[in-house]
Amino acid sequence: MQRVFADEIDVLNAHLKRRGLNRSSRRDVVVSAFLGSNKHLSVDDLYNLVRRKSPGIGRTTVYRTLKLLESAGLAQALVLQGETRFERELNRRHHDHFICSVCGSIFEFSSDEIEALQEEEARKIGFRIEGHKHQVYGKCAKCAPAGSK
Amino acid sequence: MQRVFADEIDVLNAHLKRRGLNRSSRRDVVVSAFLGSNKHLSVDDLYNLVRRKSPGIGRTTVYRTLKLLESAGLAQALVLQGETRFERELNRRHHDHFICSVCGSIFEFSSDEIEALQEEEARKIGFRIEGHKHQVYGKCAKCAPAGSK
DNA sequence: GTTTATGCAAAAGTTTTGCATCAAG
DNA sequence: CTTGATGCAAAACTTTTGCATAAAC
Repeated sequence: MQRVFADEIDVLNAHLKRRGLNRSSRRDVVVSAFLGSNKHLSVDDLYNLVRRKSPGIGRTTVYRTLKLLESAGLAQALVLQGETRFERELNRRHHDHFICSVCGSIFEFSSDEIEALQEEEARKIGFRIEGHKHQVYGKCAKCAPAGSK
Repeated sequence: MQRVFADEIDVLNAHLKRRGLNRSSRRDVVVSAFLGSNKHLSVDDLYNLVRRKSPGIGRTTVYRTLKLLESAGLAQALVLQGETRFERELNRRHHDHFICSVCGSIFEFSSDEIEALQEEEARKIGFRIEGHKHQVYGKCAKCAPAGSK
């Protein structure tokens, strides 16, 4: 696997060792394809990517590998407009998403102030935050009719 | 139907009229059960509620009625921990959710400051916001081990 | 009476699982 | 060798749809 994702590979290997699991050539292909794409991939997106490299791989392996990546903290599942998609998780600044309801484009944003306010709200009720998913729907600059309010 | 939900009923009736649809006794039962519960209901929760009132109602009608309520702006679907749930939407201040990963409890919160910051981020990229879903996962006061950091 | 609403069963879509086989250590 | 990984097919779930019948207007 590419050295580019050294951090991720280390985390994954540690996770595998901890659980007594092995690496395998096919698993590596799925992992590389996932890490190498910085997009928000559906299972089928990833399946198609992976098949270009290694046509024998089954959908099941893609599902299983994504579960593995999730449990290792390397992938996060999002449900965007009814469709499950996965994005990279490790070492990424926490971020939220703008999703265009017309063209489906996804834009990421992050705001420390929003995070802080959220923490404050949590403190009020004694809630301990572990993660969050924040999706904003609307129209992107390209799809919003110009001049309309 | 109960007069308590007069606003909602008006909106629903207008929506039905606009689309040339009718009311029906069974539809009314589903709508009342939904409006009368301020919880975040799964399809099955609502189905079970409704069956207590009117055992002949099928799951299909519950699905169809929820779609109808969504399109009328009376219900909103959320995916919480992989499960689709519906909550009331009309005349409700916009709010977000804390979800306890242990007991599943849902706590609502809202913050004008967060909304404003979000608007600001959107403005930066010319995004026009139409709605958002903001879910915060973690442990509620009851489930978080006391004293732990 | 005509059109819409409904229940049932079947279909469609997505994700998981059982199992025999292959690969990894 | 022993255990884990994989593909396939089947199962499990969730949601939608076709169709004949009942209810609304």
